[in-house]
Amino acid sequence: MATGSRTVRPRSSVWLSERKTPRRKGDQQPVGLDHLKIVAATMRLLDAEGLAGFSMRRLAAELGVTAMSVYWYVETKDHLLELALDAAMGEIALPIETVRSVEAAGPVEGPEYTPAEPRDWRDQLRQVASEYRRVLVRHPWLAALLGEYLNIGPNAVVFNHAALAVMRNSGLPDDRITSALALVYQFVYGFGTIEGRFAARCRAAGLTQDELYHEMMGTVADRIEFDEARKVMEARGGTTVQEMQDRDFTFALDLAIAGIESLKER
Amino acid sequence: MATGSRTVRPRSSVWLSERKTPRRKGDQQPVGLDHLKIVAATMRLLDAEGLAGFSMRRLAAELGVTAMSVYWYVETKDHLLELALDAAMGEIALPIETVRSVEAAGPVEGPEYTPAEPRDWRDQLRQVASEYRRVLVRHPWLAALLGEYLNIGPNAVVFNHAALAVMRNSGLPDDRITSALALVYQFVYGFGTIEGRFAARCRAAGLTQDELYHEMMGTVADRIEFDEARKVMEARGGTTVQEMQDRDFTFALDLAIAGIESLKER
DNA sequence: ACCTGAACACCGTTCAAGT
DNA sequence: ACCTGAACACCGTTCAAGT
Repeated sequence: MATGSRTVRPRSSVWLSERKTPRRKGDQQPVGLDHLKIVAATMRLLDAEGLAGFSMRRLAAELGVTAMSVYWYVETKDHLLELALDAAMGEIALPIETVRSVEAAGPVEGPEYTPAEPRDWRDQLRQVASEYRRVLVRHPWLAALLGEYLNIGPNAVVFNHAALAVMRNSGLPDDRITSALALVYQFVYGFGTIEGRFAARCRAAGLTQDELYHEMMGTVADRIEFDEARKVMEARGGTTVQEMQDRDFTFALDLAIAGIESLKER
Repeated sequence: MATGSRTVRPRSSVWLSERKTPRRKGDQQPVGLDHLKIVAATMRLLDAEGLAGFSMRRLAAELGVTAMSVYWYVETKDHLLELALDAAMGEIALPIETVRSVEAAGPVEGPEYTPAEPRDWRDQLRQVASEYRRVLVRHPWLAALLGEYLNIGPNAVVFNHAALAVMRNSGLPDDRITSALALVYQFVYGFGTIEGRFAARCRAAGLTQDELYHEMMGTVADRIEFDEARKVMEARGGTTVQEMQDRDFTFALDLAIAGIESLKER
């Protein structure tokens, strides 16, 4: 109230604005940069230093170039991060039959397909969910960007389409589909987020997951309120952190699937 | 690789370090600031301007004080945000019997209790979940902070304890509890996150939720791949955005509960 | 067409100094 | 005990200029 208020930046999406660099005419690459190289370096830097450690100036240094060069290819930092976001979404391997109809509408770059193609909707759901989880963990910055931007890039569109296609095979009535999608993918999002953050924390501290886990349990163990919580933590079984996480993830998905199965005949 | 790499800041939690200001001796407030006032102003600013618009300098201006004064009460910006995070967690109203055992261990400031006290675990779960959702939407910055910090403040501890207490009444075996908790609360987290972001976007643009929704559908409607998606979007019913969101949320919770009910007798 | 350098308006935080 | 001012090392981005 006191000082002049700053309006929240409008932040139009990359996907809703003109490409900044017009498509190259011939094959002759000029010398230095290009879109692909910039996005790749961005992702490498994000993986290594995290979102907070990323800056346009750091990126330029990484590319061996002056701070402002990148701006010839990319309008703003936000747009660049949106490109990285969609590139990460492209790493999610999808069952091929779920993306065919989309691909027919135009070529899509990026997504990998798994060799084994499950037919049952439950297995397809498990595949898409665990692929999404895998990518969230591999790129711990992805979750924050998903919360920040619209996520309407080409790869995101393919992903959403695939998720929808799988859920439509569940037998759930149409008016329940969005709910079921929300339950499953918001769960995976949250789960992958904290799993990825924990993994990043371990890398930063130079500890294994199990080491950091026990250390955290130690600093917190003297709090009386955690007695009951610890009982449950211990009951969940698994000797390593990774095993516990896998069990939790798998069974949570089973719960969701069981819920869908039990409510689909109404 | 090129330039000297910056290590990721260690970032110790507020809750794991000494209080910066020793407790006041008598009643005589000095003149200016104090912890409560600072955190309250922080939350007000975060609500109004968003996380990206918040800075220590803005906060100081809001408090009518120089930029560095706040640092006498708070170690870093991170610590301050952690305090705001836990204060927000304290706004989640919990069924009173779920927090009694925690309160016995020591006084807890903040949490409100609802007058109606549901006995059935499903209703308790619905209450805790929708309260969590409500707070996430009211404070759109909360989700980002939950992803950033450890969330082990006193109010967070009470919340986790309550969530656990409710789930233990579900009849699920102990080794499934953490999974079920993850499914439900990660879902609510994700759902509340995007709902809150959408609401904030509306406020920033000066539009109602329905206006912005239709505008977004418009800019995106010309994409061929969205045909199938739109069919499902329309099927979910509800005339307003709020109704659609409420329906989606309610039924997704029903799915989770049905899954728990159906898997608890194994 | 592509890249640079200087400059602007911001950050979080340190540190010596005031009262 | 509390608050200030100047300073440091950073940001994202603009803009005029180079080739």
